[in-house]
This record gives sequence, structure tokens and C-alpha cells, in this order.
Amino acid sequence: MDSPIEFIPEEFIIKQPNKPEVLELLSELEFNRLSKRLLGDEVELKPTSSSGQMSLFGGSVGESIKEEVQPVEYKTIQDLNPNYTLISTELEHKEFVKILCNQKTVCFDTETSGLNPRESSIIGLAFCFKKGEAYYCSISENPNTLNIYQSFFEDSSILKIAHNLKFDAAVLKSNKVNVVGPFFDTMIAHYLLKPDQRHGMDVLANNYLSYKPISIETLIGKKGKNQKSMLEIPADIIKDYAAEDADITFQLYQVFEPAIKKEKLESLFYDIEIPLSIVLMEMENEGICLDTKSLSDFSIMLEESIKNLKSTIYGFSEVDFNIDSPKQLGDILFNHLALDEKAKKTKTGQYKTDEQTLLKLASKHQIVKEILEYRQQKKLQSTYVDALPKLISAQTNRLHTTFMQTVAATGRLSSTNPNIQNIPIKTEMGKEIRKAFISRNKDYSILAADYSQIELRIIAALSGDKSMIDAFKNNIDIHSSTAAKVFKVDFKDVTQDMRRKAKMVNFGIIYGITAFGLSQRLGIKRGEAKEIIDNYFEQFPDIKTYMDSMVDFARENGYVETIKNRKRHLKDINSRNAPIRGFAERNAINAPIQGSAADIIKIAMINIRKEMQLRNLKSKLLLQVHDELVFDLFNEEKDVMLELVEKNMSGAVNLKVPLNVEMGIADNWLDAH
DNA sequence: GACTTCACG
DNA sequence: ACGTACGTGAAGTCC
Repeated sequence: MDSPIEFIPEEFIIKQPNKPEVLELLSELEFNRLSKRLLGDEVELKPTSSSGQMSLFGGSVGESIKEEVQPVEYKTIQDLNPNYTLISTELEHKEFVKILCNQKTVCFDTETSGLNPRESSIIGLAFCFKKGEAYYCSISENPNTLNIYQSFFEDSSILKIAHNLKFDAAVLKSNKVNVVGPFFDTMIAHYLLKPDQRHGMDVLANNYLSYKPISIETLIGKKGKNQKSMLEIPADIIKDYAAEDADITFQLYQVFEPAIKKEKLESLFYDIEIPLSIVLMEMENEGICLDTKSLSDFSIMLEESIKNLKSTIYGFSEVDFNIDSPKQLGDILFNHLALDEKAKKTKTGQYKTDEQTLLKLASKHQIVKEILEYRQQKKLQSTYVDALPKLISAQTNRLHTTFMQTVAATGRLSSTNPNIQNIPIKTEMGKEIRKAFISRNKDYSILAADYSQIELRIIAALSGDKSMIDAFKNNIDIHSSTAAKVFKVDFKDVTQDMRRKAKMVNFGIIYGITAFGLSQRLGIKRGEAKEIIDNYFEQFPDIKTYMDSMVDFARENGYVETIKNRKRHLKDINSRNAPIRGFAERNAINAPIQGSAADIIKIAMINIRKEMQLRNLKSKLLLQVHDELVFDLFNEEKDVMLELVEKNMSGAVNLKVPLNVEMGIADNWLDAH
């Protein structure tokens, strides 16, 4: 049985749960299927089966819940009786592609043998250019069939619409088909409209079309070892499923295209996100080389070291236990060794054993230091040293991440499989891992280019704070400059400790500072932290005004936006629950800053790629890590590239502060910094 | 699958 | 009197 609850894309909070017009949408059964938590006079609800690691509070829906949940009955393919056609003979394909090329606007979708674009073949193509009418072109029987469609994909007079275009473009590319714009991507469109929600086609079909599509599991079975490949399914069975996908994409386009216009998101969509998706596709496709020999040497060393740490720890504990289990570790530290009578607990009642907690115990027992060391090395081994080589593609011998363009609510990218945005760099051992990211051969080097202090520069520019802008214009060390002002000393008298504290304050400003947060991080009293913050706002009154204005704007409009009009909706901004409201207020401050930085580097990436293509350069853009770009630099292009990258990064947008870019070249990623 | 921890910006 | 710095993804345990 299908409950509409499954299709509420987000966690939500029902304000005043006794209000009938809200609660009537949920049957008792549905209500019981949600996990509930009382938060003052509000109830937090979330689907119990939701995929984990959601944000702390998520978005409360308040009024908009009515829009989201309304369709309790979903139409299916049986209800609508659409006109879906199978195209399979060579003659049919040739006739059909003529029809396609006469269209102005066409949705397409590829059916593939798998989810990895470089390892998958194309089984069929689905097209739709009119609601309720779609075509499934089976092409796996004859490999030449795909070529027939080249004329369509290369036609720049046709608007091509897809849901997650990056994937389809990548699969076509790996099957030697080039696809050109103009493009529309319904997944990205929805990401710009509702950045903090989910953008899967099924969810969107439910919410915007009141339609329940045929599930992929109907075709290939449930996830697991028995799941079939699309290759095993006959074309006439795939037909309805594939054609329906194209049909839905077309209908979503009809909803989202005007919505993008209405919300003034056209420039962000057409000038930034859509071109970026192609840049990302090329970066993913390129991949980066990994020095597997150095990693396997390092792994052997780590293995030995971890073994020794383990036996030292067991020596201290006098009993064997699983160090990887926080539960067992807590038992050893706080019951067996009784290191802290008032040990902090997690929200589920277990002892906290995270790094911050352990550091405070380090002076009480030698075991603690060993555990911290063990934790660090185990992390490096399991998450990186042993995991990365397994992800190297057999075809290309390189590591191909997937950049997720519609995940981060602020507009940032994220990276999976592997995540190349959290490769270690801070510790000595961690550096060994970054060192294993290398150029493709001796004719190439790694070029790393990163924005210096981009988020602080953005807040300086947006707030118009003169003293901070001056500091950046004059290239003065920003943390020392802040320290001099906050601690009211001459610049030359700033101590290391003052600078350290000021650096924390600067980070705090970007995150929406609290006295508690600062005191925790600096290990000082709350009162002292409050005094520092008060001094800061006294010295930087424009920053204070700017922060307040962001919160006020959010309260009035329900969202905040970046320099390129990327919105983040903050439904909790007027919540009567103080912690929830505080969270939204900090988002109101942070989102425009983090999001504007994301806008800027995205523009830089597009312009860099455009110019590299124009100049026919052999160097390749490989990675993006929020404020940094990583290239495989063709050595002969060193001078051209340094100039080109610097120019396009610092010149991506015009701000009241200069955007400084630091660049480095080496044969590996570590030394390029 | 929830929870905890920790890697990065 | 609350719980608290922003944004991510992955690995391990334990139910």
C-alpha cells in the first residue's frame, strides 16, 4: 500500500499540531509511521524510512505542507492510457529521427546497462515532445543504431531536456555520441526552486503531477544480488517505463520552465548551472591518477603501526575490546578506568568518545593518547589508503568521482564515490594520501589554484565594512588585523594567541557566531567569548548591520539569496522554538556567504573551460574543492595556464574587494599547495 | 538503517 | 531555560 507520506520529500515540522487543517492530511496510520520528537509547542516529524544523515532539524513546512501533501491519490499509467510507441527496426529509427529533428523542444532519456557512464552500454533512448505521447527507441540489438540519432543530438536548434543531463551526456559521450545544447535539466531546475528538498523524478512526479511512475523495481527487481540488468529486459517491457520517464520529464519541464522565470532564476540556471553540468561531466570523465604503489607501501606501514597501537591500548585496558566500537570504548574509559565521573553522554545515552572529549582526558591516562592515534590511523587506512585504489577504473586507470550538483542547500557541489573533497591534508600522515594524487605522466603536472579567504572577502564586500575591505585591498594578514582591533592593540603587538582567537572569531562570523560556540572552540568561558564578540561588532559595525539585515530579510521574505540570486528558503526563521529559530538565523547569515562563494567558483570553472577549449589547450580541469581548482597541467602550457586560471578566478565577478588566487605546481597534489 | 565519529572546505 | 558555530560523505558498530 502506498502512503503519501513516503512522498513528502523532506522532514517537516507541523506547527500547532492541533490545527485541524494541517493534521487532517495525515491519517493515524501515517502519523504513526513517522518518528516524532517534541520540541516545545512544535512536533518534529520525519519519515522513519528516510535515508539517513539528514540535517538536524530539516525544514519545517508550516503553511506549505498543504501544497506538498495534498495529492493523496496518484494517477498511474493505467489511468491515463498514454500513447507510447516502440521504435525498433532500422527503417523506423530513420523515419523517427527525421520527426525528432523537426521539433524545437525534446525530452530525452537514456536506458543503460548500469549506473557507471564509462562502463555502461546504451540499451535504448526515450523521447517525448508532447504530453502523453512518447517513444522508446530500442538500440541494443544493432550497435550502429545509435549513430542514427547523432543528427538529433548534434542539432543546436533543438532544446534538449533531461532529468540529470550530466549522466545522459556522459553515457552518450562514452558511446561516442556528442550532445550539444541548448539544454534544460529538470533536476537542476528543481534544485534551484527548492534547494533543500530532494529532486528524484519519482518524488517530483508525485508532487507536481500527482502521478506515480512505474518503479524501476517492477522491471529489474529489488536492490541486491538478484537485481537484474536492463540488458535482460525485453524492449517491449522497457518501452512503457522508459517512455513514461521522458513523458514525465517533459511535463516537469512545462511546470519548471515558467517557475524558473517567475523566480528570477534564469541567469543562475542558464548561465551557470546548466553550462557547469557539462564542465562537471568532463571533469568526472577525465579522472585523476593515483600513485597506487606509494599507497600500498603506506598501507603496510599503517597496518604495522595500528597493530602496535592496538596492543599498547589492550595493555593499558587489561582487557581486549573493540576499539572501533564507541560503545565498548566508552565502557572501558568511563566504567572500567573511571576517567571522568561526569562524562558527557550522546543523545542516545552512550558515553561521548569523540576527539574533543578524549583530548580533555588525555592528561588523566596514557591510554587516551594511544586511542586518538589509533583512531586517526584507522580512519586514514579504511577511508582512504585501502578504499581509494579499489575505486580506480579498470578502463582508464584513474579515479573518477561523481560531483553532485543538487545536494548542498547552499549551492556548493559535493563529491561521492570517492569523495575527493575530503582528502586529508592537515596531519603528517594525511599528507601522504594527498601526495598520491599525481599528474598523468611526466609531460604533465598538478596545478592547484585556490581562492584566499574567499568567504571573508565576500562578507567584507557585501557588508561594505571599510576597515575589512582596506585590509584585503592592502593584502594585510586578515586574522592579525582582526586581532589588533578586537584586542585593541597595535598591529605589531598582536601575539600568536590573539591571532589564533581572532581567526576563530572570523570563522565564527561566517557561520553565525554564538558565544557558546566560540567559547567551546577556544576553550574559554562564555563570558569571555561574549566580550570578544561584543568587541568585534563594536569594531566592525557594518558586519553586525549586514548580519542583522540578512536575518531581517529572511524573516520578511522566508528566504535569503546569494550574489547570483541563488535562494535558500528558511521556513523556521519565525519559529517560536528558539533553538530551531537560531539554526535558521545562522543559516540566514551563512547561506549568502557560502553560496556566493559557490556561485563565484562555478563561474570561474565555466569561463576557464571555455577559454581552454577556445585555445585548444591540452591541460585539463580535474577537481573542485569548494575554493580550489585542480588541473592536470600540460607542462608546455604552464605560462598560458597560470595567466588564464588567475585571470578567470579573480575576475569571475566584480566585488568591492580583490579576489586573490594562490597557485602552485608540482608532480603531486600535496606539493602543488 | 540509525548512530557515532571524523575527513575536508 | 533552552542547545548551539556553516556545509558535506564514508566507515564502522549494533540492532
